[in-house]
Amino acid sequence: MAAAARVFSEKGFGGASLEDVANEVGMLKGSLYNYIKSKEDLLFAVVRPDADELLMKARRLSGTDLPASEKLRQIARVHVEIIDRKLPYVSVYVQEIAGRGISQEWTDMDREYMSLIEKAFMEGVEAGIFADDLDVRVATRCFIGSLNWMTRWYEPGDPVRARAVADQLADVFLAGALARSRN
Amino acid sequence: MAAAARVFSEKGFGGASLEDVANEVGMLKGSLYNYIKSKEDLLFAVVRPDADELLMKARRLSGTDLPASEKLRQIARVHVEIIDRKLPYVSVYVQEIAGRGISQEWTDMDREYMSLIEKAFMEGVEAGIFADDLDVRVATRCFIGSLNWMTRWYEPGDPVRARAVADQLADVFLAGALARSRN
Amino acid sequence: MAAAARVFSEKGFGGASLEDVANEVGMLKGSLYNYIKSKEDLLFAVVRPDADELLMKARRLSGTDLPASEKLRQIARVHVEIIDRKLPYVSVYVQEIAGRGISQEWTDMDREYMSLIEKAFMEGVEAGIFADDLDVRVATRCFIGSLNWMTRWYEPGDPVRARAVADQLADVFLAGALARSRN
Amino acid sequence: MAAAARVFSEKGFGGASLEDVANEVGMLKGSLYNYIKSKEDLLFAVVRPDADELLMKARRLSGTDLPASEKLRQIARVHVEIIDRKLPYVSVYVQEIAGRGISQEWTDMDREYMSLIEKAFMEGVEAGIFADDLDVRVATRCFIGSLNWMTRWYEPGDPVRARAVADQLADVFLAGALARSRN
DNA sequence: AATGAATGAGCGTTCATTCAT
DNA sequence: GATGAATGAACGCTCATTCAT
Repeated sequence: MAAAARVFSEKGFGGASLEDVANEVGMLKGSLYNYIKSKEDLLFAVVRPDADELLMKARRLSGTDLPASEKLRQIARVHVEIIDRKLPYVSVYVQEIAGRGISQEWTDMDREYMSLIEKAFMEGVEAGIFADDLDVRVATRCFIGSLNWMTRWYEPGDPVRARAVADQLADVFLAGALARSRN
Repeated sequence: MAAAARVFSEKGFGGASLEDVANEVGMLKGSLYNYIKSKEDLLFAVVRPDADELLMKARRLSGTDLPASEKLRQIARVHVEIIDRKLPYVSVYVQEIAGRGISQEWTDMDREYMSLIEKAFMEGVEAGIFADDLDVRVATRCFIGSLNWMTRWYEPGDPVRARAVADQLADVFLAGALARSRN
Repeated sequence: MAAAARVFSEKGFGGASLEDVANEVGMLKGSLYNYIKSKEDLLFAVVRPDADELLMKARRLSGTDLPASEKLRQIARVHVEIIDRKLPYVSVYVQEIAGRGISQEWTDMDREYMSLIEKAFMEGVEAGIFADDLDVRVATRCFIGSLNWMTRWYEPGDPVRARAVADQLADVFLAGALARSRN
Repeated sequence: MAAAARVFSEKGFGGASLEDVANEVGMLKGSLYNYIKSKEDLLFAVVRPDADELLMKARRLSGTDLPASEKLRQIARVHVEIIDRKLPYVSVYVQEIAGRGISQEWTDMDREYMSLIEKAFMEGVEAGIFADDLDVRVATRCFIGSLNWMTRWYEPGDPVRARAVADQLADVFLAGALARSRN
């Protein structure tokens, strides 16, 4: 599983051969079929647990009565924390599955995750703590894009930094770059 | 070229065969070799002009003495405008080249574009118009991630909307979601 | 085509590899795909023309107003003549397709051929020239079985002998082994 | 054994995997090797007992002083009876072994069975009860072909019908289809 | 006697690439 | 400039067989 995640994230799902995966674990490609039913199967098996975990945590946060800004911050933390811990897995998800209409099931997961974030943005607007001319759809997609893009630059293995990055990301989306006139 | 962009963006570079491309343009795959030297060649040819254009426009804007916030807004506009006009090409770039270390040349382009944006953020901080605790590296990468992620959700063909989306994106990154206390 | 017929008839369709076929014609197995779409495709292409020919000739004979015994004799001649001329092709048909429910189309062909022969037997019974206690279904199937079994013992390449064998086969089915009391 | 017969007769020897066989009997393919030495071994084991039985019974009948026509009738009965009782086994024999030169041993069995029948035909001719222009070789092969072809159409499990079919088959080969002028 | 895991060879198929015409 | 045919390597997958447990 970990080998597959590594190989898929390096070469892409299409570009990686099962022989590559098998070599990583020191067996022949045919032997993999004692564990998987097909290459696609392996892809889904690699990617599903963390996708499930993230969605579940986001659901839980969404159900909370935290203020919108706090919800978004926490979601960012959770998301980055998974990236930090399981980067190859998440990379594979982002590159091979997210936003591609692979199957109804995956499309539904994608959409639900997005709509949880969108709801947080909307709650913020409705509560008056977010600007009322905020374009919620665009903000949501940029928020997610920023998180997913981390798979292309974040260097994992440092939970403290993960937390810091998540907070900075949240700061940008909440307060923006401009200096606040505090008076 | 356009055919290749379409095919590569739909099926991915690895997943598309030269026969697919040839079919799109009504010839046999062998005949493509009258125009290209290799499949990889074709990939670069598809992607280069718009990458060049975007980089050049960003360079020009960066050299301006516009305020940092305006530079970022304009870069966003230019970037989104190209996405709107050439989505398949940009998609291929984002999925197959950006942030993968394909070659020194492409890595350099990537890096330069990123550093132009990072410079704008830094100028803003130095000029005091951006918050002085802004994490410039993170902000830059999120900015770019948000733009690149648009290739996964933006529906092209509407320059007016492209402009609007770019502005909303810039608004988020500049002012954030929180309502400003205007006084 | 001829190479495939030879190889399939020697090793069986399942036991033969496309590499075997390719070797017979001096190319690599991949090159076969310039001519066929799949291995199954090749099987059908090998087998169809003669199957069609035999069915058409049988239809024509069936439509005639020859006496039943003559119809059967002529069908036997036509059938054996094709075996003599195209043994490998017919062998493949008999071993891989006949009576196996490969597809509706082939099942229909099989059934039609059989029913043409059955009809001849029935005509003979109705006309009173065949014994009225003849079991038409069994006779038909034995007739066809005898012809198809020839693919396992007949040595082709001698049209004169083919004709003789067909006549002897017809004699057996018409007059049987017993000596007629000629009076 | 029965499982193997079923599987081989359904999918063919080449098309069936040992895993198919193992599944039928509720174990894993590896475990089969506690009972067999190889896949081919299994094939022979499946097929041998009934082949032996049929040959032995045919030998015994051949040694009798029954008239030729009665010998043939009895052989047909025995043959069809085995088909009725053990269709999958016989199917495998007919499709995978009969008339293919698998090994000397099997070829010998085939040949002996055929020559027993041929001898009966010859006896009939010599005794003057069969037509003296009967082509014994062809008649023999058609007789066997008719019997073997039954594996493709006969529906087993009804000994009474088996007996009837055998008799009808014998009637065809002895008396033919033509109505006898009884006088 | 059975399991689960591994092997190694082979197969059907795809595809980038070449090249004579 | 295009075609059609060929190549050679790779790939996903299957399977008979082996073997330690």
